[in-house]
Amino acid sequence: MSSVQDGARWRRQQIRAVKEALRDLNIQLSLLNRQFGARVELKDADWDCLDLINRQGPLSPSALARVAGLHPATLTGVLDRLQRGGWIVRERDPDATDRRAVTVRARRERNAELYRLFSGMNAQMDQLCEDYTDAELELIADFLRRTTTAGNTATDELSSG
Amino acid sequence: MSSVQDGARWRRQQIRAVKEALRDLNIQLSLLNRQFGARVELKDADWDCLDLINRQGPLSPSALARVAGLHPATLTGVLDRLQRGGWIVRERDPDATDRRAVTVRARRERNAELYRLFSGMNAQMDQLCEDYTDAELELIADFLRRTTTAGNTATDELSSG
DNA sequence: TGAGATAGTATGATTCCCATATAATACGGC
DNA sequence: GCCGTATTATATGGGAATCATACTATCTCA
Repeated sequence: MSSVQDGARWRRQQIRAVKEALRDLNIQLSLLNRQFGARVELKDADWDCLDLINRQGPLSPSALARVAGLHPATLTGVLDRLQRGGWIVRERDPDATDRRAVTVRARRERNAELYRLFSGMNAQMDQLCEDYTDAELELIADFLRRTTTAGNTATDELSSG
Repeated sequence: MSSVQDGARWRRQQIRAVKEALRDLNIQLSLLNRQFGARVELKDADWDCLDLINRQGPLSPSALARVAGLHPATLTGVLDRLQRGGWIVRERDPDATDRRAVTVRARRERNAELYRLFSGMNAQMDQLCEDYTDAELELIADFLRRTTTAGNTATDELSSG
């Protein structure tokens, strides 16, 4: 009886530990992002947008503004800077269904410069992963993906609610 | 022989999957942070600093500037805004060894407002954690903590190197 | 005691953010 | 097909943020 309660208590602590660790990781990755951005003369929001463009593929400024949580006019400035720095191109597809539409595309040939920034963190993650079995890595990757989904939902709730 | 190679290949893919998931999570949490900040009228950097003050305990402006990667003068502006908003207090310890020193302390009585913002994400994480055993949760928390340490090291390397 | 380092903040030029306005295009009802 | 409205991307201007520099007060150490 007491052991059952102890078990429940232990479990709550475990869940709490996971959430705290996640929050600490969140802060640390934010700081790491800022250092990344500083290395290529990009503001926080600029860096976020470049990352989104790189990973979510070519997309329109309005869609990017929505997902990044930025004012459309602010995003124009962000894109101006990214384009001036040669990180992206704005394309106007001639045979697009909507002739107002602009497509923002990352210049892949410059991605090597970005990956170089990641190399330190990358090497450390490789080493860290060595300590886990295949099954454990799969478990971790799945947890991370599900957490991302949860974060996405929470973000939407906050931005719309 | 071939199966050994396949196993190694599979493993590389697993590691890659973990890193990609982590990167996606990084972006998503950045966006979530921006929404949090927007809800309490705080800029990205302001929110980061408030979070650091809350979690790393009372600390000096210079230490905060270092860890947050901000210019000292910029941090003065950040602290001004946080203080004006009533989120922190600047204290001048009378019997401190260094009389120049200022201590920045979070006003804990306002933390409830912050936790309310987290409630959505918090509830989702609770639910997500239900799918894991105690041992799995421990594994995950440990992985997250070690990743935070790795991020910390990578941040230091970038900011000093 | 004095030279130099350090903590925190003020100052001013530059840059950024964002509410609003504008131009071009799309869409829905009639 | 035509007109009112919505939407996309960007320009404009006023207010705010950023950061190099300077400044004051204090500490350290010789």
